[in-house]
Amino acid sequence: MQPFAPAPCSQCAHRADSVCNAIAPEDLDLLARIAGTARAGAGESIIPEGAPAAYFFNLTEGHARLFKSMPDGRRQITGFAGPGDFLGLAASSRYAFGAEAIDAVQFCRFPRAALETLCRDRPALGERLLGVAAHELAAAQAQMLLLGRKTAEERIASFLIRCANDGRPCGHLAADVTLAMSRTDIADYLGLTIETVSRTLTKLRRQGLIDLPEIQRIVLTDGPALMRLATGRTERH
Amino acid sequence: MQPFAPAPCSQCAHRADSVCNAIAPEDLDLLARIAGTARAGAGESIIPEGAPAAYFFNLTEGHARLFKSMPDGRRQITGFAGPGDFLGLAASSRYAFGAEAIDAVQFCRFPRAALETLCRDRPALGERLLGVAAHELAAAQAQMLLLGRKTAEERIASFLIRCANDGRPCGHLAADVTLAMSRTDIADYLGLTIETVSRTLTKLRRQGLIDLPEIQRIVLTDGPALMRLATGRTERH
DNA sequence: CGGTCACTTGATCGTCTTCAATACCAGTGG
DNA sequence: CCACTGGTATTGAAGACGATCAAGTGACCG
Repeated sequence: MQPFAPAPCSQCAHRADSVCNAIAPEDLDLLARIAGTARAGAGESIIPEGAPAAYFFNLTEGHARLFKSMPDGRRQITGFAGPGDFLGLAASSRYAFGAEAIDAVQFCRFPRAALETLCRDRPALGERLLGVAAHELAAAQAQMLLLGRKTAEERIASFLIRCANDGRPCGHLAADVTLAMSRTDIADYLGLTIETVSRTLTKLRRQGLIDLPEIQRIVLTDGPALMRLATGRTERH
Repeated sequence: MQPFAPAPCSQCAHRADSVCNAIAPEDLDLLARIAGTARAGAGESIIPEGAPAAYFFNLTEGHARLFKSMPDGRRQITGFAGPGDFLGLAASSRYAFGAEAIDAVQFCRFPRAALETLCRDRPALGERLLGVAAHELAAAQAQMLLLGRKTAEERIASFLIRCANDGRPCGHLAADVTLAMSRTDIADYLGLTIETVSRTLTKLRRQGLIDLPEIQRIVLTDGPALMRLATGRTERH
């Protein structure tokens, strides 16, 4: 991970997508004054699991995985982050999770105390953060339903729908999905093994619901059927 | 569910435990002005799943389960709430979950818009809500690890530890736990069936880790061993 | 080419589920 | 007092889904 440099908030391409849009353009220097930017290469750690929670982070380029792990190596990925995503809410004195770069990432960080102070001056920022937290909580609950009650097929379908719906209004699916993460990451996100992920993908391909032209690309040939699978509106076995 | 009555915030016994403690005593009438209280009997719905999210809630007596469900009846309990717990954060325009009373409950509710306005005037309240959200997010991530990666035995152990640690400083376990919820609720919380919950409890009893003197009461005879199981520090099978 | 790495496919195994029977308890009425 | 009922929990036997173990494929790269 490279050392932190001053953040050029006023030139940030992802300001519109991120929590920073709660700050008026003329106040951006307040933000830039407390922010720093850095980069990390694929596989590098951004937040070590259980580290003292001194900063919030904002991803500006690339993708990251958030995870919790167990002493014997079992790992659960709790979410993925892309450009514009805010990290670090799920923390008290220490981060309840870890974060690693999936590909080359760029991000900025804010000292927690400084950002909390800024929230007092700019209430819109606090409201924005609460909105982000509410959104993440709802996503976490959906993921709990997936992990606790859905079959492998339903998990994969849910995952694909989620990817295809990313950054679009609800229900408007992309025709195809380019995955940033490996099969191992998908497995650890869905509570499965890589073998089951692989097998289930080929099963869906044989059923004509998807196509796998390249290893990182998935074409949704039958979005509605996938959606039915994902929500459990299909008879099981 | 009984109709809503005015809230006597200044006499509330659970104010100290709840988000309402962010409001100074002399400003409590601001809170009382927007709040209403109601009761619900065991099994009754407090928040219908997917209903328009017009209110926040605060439980003052009894216990509730929060859940998400699927069209064929599969259900995942995402959490339990007790006196002092705040409900309704995981919502945008509609609640992402439902809430039902486990036993007789009493609660108050606040119109979202009014509470958001109050947050502007009293920044401490907004900070408190963000803190609650952060705490719930961390709990949700821990639950994802449980649901995605832990064995039945580890799930039950984690659950018992969680119950015994409820409302205490981390690591200080109660010697015994009185469960408010049924085996079905436990199963739906842990992503198991009632049969597996029952079998695993008797297994832990035979191993000498717990005792089951009454159906709703569990004595932790070997807390440290349970803790090792819960965190995965025990060799599997 | 030989090597590695990620993914896929196959065969077998085990954990948890499913289906079914039984136990237990509180409430009701004979 | 005891039989009957309904709900909840426990226990048993059989089965299925996904995990594990193992081999094979293909891409990339030195």
